[in-house]
Amino acid sequence: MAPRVIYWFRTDLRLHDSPALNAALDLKPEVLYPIWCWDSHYVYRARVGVNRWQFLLDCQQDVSKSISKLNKKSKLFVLREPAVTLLPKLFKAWNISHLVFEKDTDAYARERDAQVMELARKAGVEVIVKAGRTLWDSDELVKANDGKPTMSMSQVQKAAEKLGEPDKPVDTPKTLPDPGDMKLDFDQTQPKSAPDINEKHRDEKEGTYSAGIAGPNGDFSVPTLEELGMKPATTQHRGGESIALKMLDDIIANEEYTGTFEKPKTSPAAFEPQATCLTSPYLHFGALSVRYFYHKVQDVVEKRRRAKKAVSEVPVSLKGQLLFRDMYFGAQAKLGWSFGQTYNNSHCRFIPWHLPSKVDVNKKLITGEYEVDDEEKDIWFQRWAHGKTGFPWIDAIMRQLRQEGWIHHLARHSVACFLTRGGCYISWERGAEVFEELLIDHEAACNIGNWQWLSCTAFFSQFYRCYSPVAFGKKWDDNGDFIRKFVPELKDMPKKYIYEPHKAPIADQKKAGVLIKGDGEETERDGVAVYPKPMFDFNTQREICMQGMKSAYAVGFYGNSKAVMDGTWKKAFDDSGEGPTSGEQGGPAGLDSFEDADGTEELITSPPTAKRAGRNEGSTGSPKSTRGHKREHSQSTLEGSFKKKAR
DNA sequence: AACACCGTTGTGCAT
DNA sequence: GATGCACAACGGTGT
Repeated sequence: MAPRVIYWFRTDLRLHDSPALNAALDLKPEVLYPIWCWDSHYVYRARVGVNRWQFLLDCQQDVSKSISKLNKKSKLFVLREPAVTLLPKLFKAWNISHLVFEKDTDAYARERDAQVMELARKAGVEVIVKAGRTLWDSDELVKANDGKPTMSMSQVQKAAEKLGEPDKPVDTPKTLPDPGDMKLDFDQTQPKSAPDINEKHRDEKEGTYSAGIAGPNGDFSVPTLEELGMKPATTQHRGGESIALKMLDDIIANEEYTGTFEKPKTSPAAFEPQATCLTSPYLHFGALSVRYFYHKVQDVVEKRRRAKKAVSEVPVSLKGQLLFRDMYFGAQAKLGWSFGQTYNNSHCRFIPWHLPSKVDVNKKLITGEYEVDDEEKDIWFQRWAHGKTGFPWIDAIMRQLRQEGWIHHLARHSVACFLTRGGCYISWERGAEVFEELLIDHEAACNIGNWQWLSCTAFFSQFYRCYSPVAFGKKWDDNGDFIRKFVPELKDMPKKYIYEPHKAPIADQKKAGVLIKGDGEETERDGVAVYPKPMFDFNTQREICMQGMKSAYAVGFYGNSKAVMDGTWKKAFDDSGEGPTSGEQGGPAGLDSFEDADGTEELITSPPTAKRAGRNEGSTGSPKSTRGHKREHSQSTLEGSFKKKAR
């Protein structure tokens, strides 16, 4: 019998350089079904804001069109049911012989795919999996690194040396087989919708499952944001393989840019156009092949080398950027779920951050909620997340993130340092969650890795190198054009005060049409714009954080240290120091025994779920002020702690 | 074993 | 404006 193949698209929404798709075609199938299984984890459990949804739908639409160009009977058939329940029914209904997909090493995807592979085995369906999401198969990279997670660039380079150059791109298919008939002689299994972590993004009820497996028109079309019950996207960035390939052509055509790219020399304040090439969201959804990108870049670099022209080198070069991506994938591939949290993470330093994750000690996983050890810190967190800290550079970045879904890498550094070790002393896990929700290029491995990097809990440790929310921005954008764009209430503030508007005399404030007062709740008074005062004195907080980091490093716990695992870590920290260091409950080893509210099991076991303990659920609302707060679980004040430490 | 050197992307001041 | 240094000092790697 000629093979009857399901090609399962996931984060590989492209036709070019797809080893997995080509492997499916190499089977010379009688029929090939290009399908997408509508995943409830992505709809309800992962943090996905409107902008990344839009980007995904763009990518799906585009690849569907490209498939139809090769065979007008075919397209991307979107089936509205999760893979684990749907695929076994399809195997039968469509008389499938082979299932083919691209390898995914994300912790969640590994569990899902293991279940799918077991179900395929039981159904007598052969499974073919090909790596194509990274330069090297992440498991092979780990193996070449003595079986250890790749935690530094030098380790990646050494391991890569053993593996040789990444595979050359494979050809784009010129034809595609017909799909078979789309018989659905079975019922849809509707996934559990609660808890719905993305509820705050919805105007209407989520409705992608309610119209049945084939959707409202019965044609397996790509869903819309309206069907998801979501407001329109606010980003101008659009997804799809077609755009990605054109972008890459433009990058490569500029040989000097490609050959001499140095990341630290690109400006985080540049917009329209931004200073870096913005290929990351396309890499995330697989609309752009990373290996194709790599070899295109290397061709240019080699050509320039032969011509004795200047070229940049790893790690600052474009190749270096792609190597970092593989590094984070390698770390995640080895560490699994624990990579995404402090608790039980063998390679993440333990710091007694504020707003630590709650932990289910039985599953050894964070629950998705966090402990509010100090009400003031939760307010700081909300103000940070909504761009109302009173530090214009930080607020401009956070507003660009919320509006456009993409910010420059150094901008990410600046706000991440500010939230964690260089300002608020709040857990990197809180920041990672906000980025997960808002970034169109959110890649779990890279996001988690970079948050650990910036918080000096893994990959990087020089915590005394601290970004200033004033000086760092000024270095790139003395006039504050970036602030004027994204914090428009400050657009007429004199250059002298644009990074520190609270220092502007009232007369200058009035002239600029903005009053600097309050805590971010008030945005206007008597027709005049209001911008908040800084939520703390930066130099004071910086010093508190430095001392906190120094003592936490001296204690030397990691996420899997016994004292962290059993909650006794508090004994090792001074109650007068920074962070939640007293009380019986709370903290990353808060020993929160977590159970599903209704006691039912998820289809996929134990992804960190969607509940959150924070007071401010709204993504667009303004943070609420709580005056006269008190520290709930700690006995000392910030000021007291600072004074004591400073002696 | 002890030590030097390096690490994608700090700040603030002096020269 | 460019460059160099102190700041106070991290872990990994290599000699």
